[in-house]
Amino acid sequence: MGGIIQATEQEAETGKPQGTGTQTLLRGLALLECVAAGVGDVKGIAARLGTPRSTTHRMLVSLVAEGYLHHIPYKGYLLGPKLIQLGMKALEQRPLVAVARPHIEALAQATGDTVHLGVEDKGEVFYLDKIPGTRGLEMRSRTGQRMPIASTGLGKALMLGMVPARWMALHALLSSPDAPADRPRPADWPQFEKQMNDYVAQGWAKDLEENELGIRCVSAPVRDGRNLVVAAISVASAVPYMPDDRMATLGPLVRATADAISKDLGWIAP
Amino acid sequence: MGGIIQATEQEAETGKPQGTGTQTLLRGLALLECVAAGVGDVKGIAARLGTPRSTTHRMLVSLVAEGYLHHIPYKGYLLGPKLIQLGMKALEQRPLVAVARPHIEALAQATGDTVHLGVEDKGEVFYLDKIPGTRGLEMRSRTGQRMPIASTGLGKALMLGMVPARWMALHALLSSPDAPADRPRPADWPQFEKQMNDYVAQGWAKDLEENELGIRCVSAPVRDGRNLVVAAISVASAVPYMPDDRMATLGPLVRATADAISKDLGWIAP
DNA sequence: GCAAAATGTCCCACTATTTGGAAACATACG
DNA sequence: CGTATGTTTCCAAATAGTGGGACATTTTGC
Repeated sequence: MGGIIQATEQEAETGKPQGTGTQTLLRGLALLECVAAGVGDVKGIAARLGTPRSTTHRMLVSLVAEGYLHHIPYKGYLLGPKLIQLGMKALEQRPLVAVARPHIEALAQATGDTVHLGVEDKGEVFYLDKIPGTRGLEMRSRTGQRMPIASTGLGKALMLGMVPARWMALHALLSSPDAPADRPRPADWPQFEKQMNDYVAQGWAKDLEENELGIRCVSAPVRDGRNLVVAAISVASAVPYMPDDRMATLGPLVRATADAISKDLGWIAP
Repeated sequence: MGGIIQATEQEAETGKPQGTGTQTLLRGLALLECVAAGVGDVKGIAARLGTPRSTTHRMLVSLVAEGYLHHIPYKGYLLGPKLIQLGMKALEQRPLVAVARPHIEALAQATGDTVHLGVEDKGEVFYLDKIPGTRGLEMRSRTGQRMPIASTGLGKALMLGMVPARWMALHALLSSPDAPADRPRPADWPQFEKQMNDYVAQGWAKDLEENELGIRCVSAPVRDGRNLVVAAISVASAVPYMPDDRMATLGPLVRATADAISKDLGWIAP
């Protein structure tokens, strides 16, 4: 074997500096994500993971045996039922979802619009729950999805609990050149900061088509017993349903709902 | 009786006879299920998996780093956001057709009749798949075709998962004057409602030439991980092959097949 | 407040576990 | 009917994982 061995070639892409000590497990998880991304053929998976066919196949068999993957012989691999099961369980386990449910359901009914519940996770907004609106219009958002913080209503509500120093960093993320063009351009920093300060003062935030054209929303932060912002809720709808005066009316209502959830989490109003 | 086979002495418990060759991966997955079961403390997990603290902790760190677990220091571990993400992805990624195929093929072979798979789409039944019967008679139905919900076997199975309020609307569609005359007249509402309630009670539905003269069928709903009706299957044949007593026999069989598909979709029997 | 009990974190020599090349066989596709 | 891709098994080599232990940190019970 006189070849030059390209020992580790996986430090470039996603940046995984952690050389932890559970290679097989990590590879298996990467495999799951690979299938989640739509790569369902052995060859593609092997190529993407950088593992030989033999090794790849061994993991595939194990994952199928455990129900994490679904196998259609000579066709490909798909995410399996066990993942659906665990996903549902994960939602239940999070006390936040269970606690917030009745409140956001009431809010959805009162407003007729789509209501979201989300938390911050790794610098993004993570959608934990969604109650569809009754106006028949469809929203692209989905439970389990991720979105930028600084452009979404939920995200800005989360930012109300952060120090202004982080505002700038999060805002910069969206202004950077690698931000995809399919999203409306964010306001420039001075204006953005001014808006944020207004939101802090009133205790709720707005999203004026900054994440998706045609969609406006009103949001407010949820706090826990330590008075830290742990989540946010938002009411979203199409622009025609969200004129300025309605947003002004909705604001306090959304905030009241968020506060009610907060109280259920042990928060005490100052 | 001679020949008491004590094949393997440890496949009694969880039933994992396969000692495959991916120990670390399997352990990690077992760990996830352990947390899913509500065991969130290191000691408990280690005890349950039979791994030393050191090893357990190493896996926990990796799983947390990858987002499969959520960690609250000195409090415990919960299923993480990645699992929510993958679970949702699994739900949408699953092509019903592929999952249902083997089951409906088996059903077609067992009955000798035409088997259909369909979903609701825009207020109609949309045929996703069809296995032709072996009796030589041709059925007009085709994959990709649309039919009214309230007059087809598939449709009525789909209706088993709807609130009765929608039954009336769907029934009304067929009774309206603009319903073409090439279709048999539907039963009047009180009778229709009574039938539907019977179908709900037994878990499967019938179509007595209501969609096409001379064709009868037996159908049952397919549910997903959230216990929502996402599809339906039906066994259809010409009247001479479908006397009342055979339909009564077929009902439970069709329902069992539908349930088997449901389980593959993550559904758990109540 | 303090001490006991758990948990989080790191180290390292040993070896069981995983690796991956290869080759045979099955199935799909054109 | 041939080629490409997927499925399965084998096995020697060595890498990757193991688990015991020590120590820092935090919670909990008293």
